[in-house]
Amino acid sequence: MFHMKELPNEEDFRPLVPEYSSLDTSSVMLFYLFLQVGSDMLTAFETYLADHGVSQGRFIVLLLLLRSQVRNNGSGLSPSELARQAGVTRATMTGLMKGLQRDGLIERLDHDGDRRKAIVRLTRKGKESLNSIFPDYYSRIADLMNDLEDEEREKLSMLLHKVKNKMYSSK
Amino acid sequence: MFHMKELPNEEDFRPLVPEYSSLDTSSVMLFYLFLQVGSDMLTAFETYLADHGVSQGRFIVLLLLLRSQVRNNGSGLSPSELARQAGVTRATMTGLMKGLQRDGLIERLDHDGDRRKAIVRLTRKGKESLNSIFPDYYSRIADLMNDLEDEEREKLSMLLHKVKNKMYSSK
DNA sequence: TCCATATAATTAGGCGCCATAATACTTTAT
DNA sequence: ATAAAGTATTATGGCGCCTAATTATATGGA
Repeated sequence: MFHMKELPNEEDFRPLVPEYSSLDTSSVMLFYLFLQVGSDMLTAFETYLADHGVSQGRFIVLLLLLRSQVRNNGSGLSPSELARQAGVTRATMTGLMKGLQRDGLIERLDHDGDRRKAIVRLTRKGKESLNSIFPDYYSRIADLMNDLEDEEREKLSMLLHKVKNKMYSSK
Repeated sequence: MFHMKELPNEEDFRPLVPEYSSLDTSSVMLFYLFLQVGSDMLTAFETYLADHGVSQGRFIVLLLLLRSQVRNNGSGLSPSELARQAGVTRATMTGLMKGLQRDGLIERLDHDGDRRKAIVRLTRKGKESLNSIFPDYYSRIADLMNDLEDEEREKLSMLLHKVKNKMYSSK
């Protein structure tokens, strides 16, 4: 998590410019601004989710399960696939699921054809939990973006994709 | 930390739209895209920093100390002030400093006029550590933003500020 | 002058997230 | 039939963050 109450300004970088030829002040300021806004957004929503009894990690698992169930009529996902989609190791996913299962938000079934696998699904309680979160969650997001015109949203989306593509190509 | 390998698309939201009147698909997609790019950026730089032996949290402390020393000629900051600027509790800052001091990157002095306070400063080793990180760090950031024209950077900065302002005003 | 209050720093204890390594089991491919 | 690959779990540990309690110091009135 990135946090820095007051971002550095042009002057803060001035003494460093002669020292570091790779330092491009406008890039760095944009970078920090980006991280700051992203982090603050994340923190705000983490807090909101915590009030509803779920962490970010758990919430993402619930979202992935909901999507899977909406997409292909309730088939569910394996822990392995969940781990892949959530970008964590399987061991980490085991831990997340333990908590979700303890709280009754998900259920685990045996996979029919492959006995190595499990199938994870939202329980009724899990769906209800999402149902209780969503209205306000969506409304907060809508509020957040409310000041952006349609074309500004498209522009922002385009710029974000540009940075995203750069990231994946250069690593 | 937010992670979701494949972001939801328009279709994933379609079944939810009738159910949630507050759901504005374009807002939510933008929101997720934002968080995804921000998180991936953060993760990439966290990994880079870890290779240099510092965590994000520690790096920020080092940055804050450097800035303070450049700004007012080496006076240093109190742990309390560092905590405020870094947006963590004092207890958390104590922990961060314990590690930084163990590794010899910072030093703690007694405050002259107020014996409750300490003064934290970068050591030579701490400065050297930043020196070893910066060239490549700055160059990565410059690379990342390299595909953006000057006016695109300004536009992005403006849009980020718009979201940022919205965040602070509505909470 | 002394007390209440505020501030500074730390410690103790805990939670969440995440990782690696080791283990056990099942499936698959040759 | 056996080796290789995949699935899931446990054990262990690190990091960052929190709250609550403790200790020390400073300060502003009554």
